[in-house]
Amino acid sequence: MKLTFEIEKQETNSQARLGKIKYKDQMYETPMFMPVGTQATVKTLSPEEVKATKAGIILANTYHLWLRPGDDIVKEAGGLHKFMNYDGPILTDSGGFQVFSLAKPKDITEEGVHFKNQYNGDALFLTPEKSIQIQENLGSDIIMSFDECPPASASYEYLKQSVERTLRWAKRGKDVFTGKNALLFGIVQGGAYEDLRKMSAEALVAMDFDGYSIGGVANDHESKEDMYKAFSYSTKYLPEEKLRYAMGIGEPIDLIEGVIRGIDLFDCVTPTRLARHGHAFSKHGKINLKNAKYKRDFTPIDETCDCYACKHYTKAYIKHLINAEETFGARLLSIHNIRFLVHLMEDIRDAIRNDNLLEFRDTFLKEYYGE
RNA sequence: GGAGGGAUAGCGAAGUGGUCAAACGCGGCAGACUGUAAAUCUGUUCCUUCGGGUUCCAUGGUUCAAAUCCAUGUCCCUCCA
Repeated sequence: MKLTFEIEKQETNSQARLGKIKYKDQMYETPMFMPVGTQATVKTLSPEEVKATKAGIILANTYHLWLRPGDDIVKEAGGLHKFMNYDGPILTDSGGFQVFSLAKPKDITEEGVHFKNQYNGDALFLTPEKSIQIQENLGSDIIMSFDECPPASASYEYLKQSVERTLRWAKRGKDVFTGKNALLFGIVQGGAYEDLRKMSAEALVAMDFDGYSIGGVANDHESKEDMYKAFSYSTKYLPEEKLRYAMGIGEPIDLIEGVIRGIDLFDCVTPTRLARHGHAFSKHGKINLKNAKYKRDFTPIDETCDCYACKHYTKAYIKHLINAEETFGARLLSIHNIRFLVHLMEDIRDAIRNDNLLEFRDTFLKEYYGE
């Protein structure tokens, strides 16, 4: 029932690894990109459409589902898989990101985090224990420890005390985790500071989690250099045989650089959010279909893309749908954008097989960013 | 035939003597978006050689000053016959 992970190959020129996740009778390859379905749905898409992009694991969110409809209701429904009709693996975020996006510094205490229910104003209190229990109620396959996700550019002093508290939270969460049907991941924090990432990673490894996440990245317009340092300084102190997951990473080049630094899993709202905002990934960079120049462009977003949107529809048509605020436009672009990132991961895996990931990166940079 | 009301930038709509090139909304054009408070948010939208120039149905007038007041005309709406 529990998902398992196995490394198949280590790339010779980088930290990149090729791996296999087994789940029920299904097999998924890593490195992998995971689409986000915060509210138990990948926005605008049916589970069949998500699967057609060849995405494997999807995300859902503890905080959002706790508030609505309530983890008790999801549990009563038979768990998230049954509730949302998705039989692939589901990873749940712990609500840690909401500590970053919703809570104010004064709301964060040693015991847990105070939130205000966005729907009815009620006072809410989320703790490390509560987060794990909610995720178990949801029936998640990969559970995240409850962490504080501080801005990447927070001061060293702040990051240090935050990392230490997040470690205490990780321990508390692990203590109540039943370990029955899911994996539990610890989350490495510490900004771009090697000593903090090291402390965080080593302490988590000592607690022996099933996998390790890298958090606190790409959340404060920090430099790419800092982001990649956070990757390197984290994976450097993590065990080879366990899954490593960079939370919230979805910019194409960041996926490649992450894999190069030994990361296996990535998730991001980018493909679906950009889709709803009218943007599409393409071989030659991101394009904005709202732009007037696509009004009479009767070619697909990408001639070589095998997704449903590219096989059947033109830029002009999708542009029309986006301009007319027809939901089908957002749906087609979500399908395309997810497929684009999933396909990028397929190419990355091929490059690892051929031991030429670094060349692949350089070629990609030229084609996508024109660098 | 009579009595009222109205005409403002691409559209809708504020403004009723100076601080008005004219609020706001829509539409248009562009930008942002990385563990989703995001189908959201931001900028821009008369012309310009950035000095300025030409606007608020039209024409004439009052005034130092008019989108705003007066006269006439044109068109639109409502009511009465």
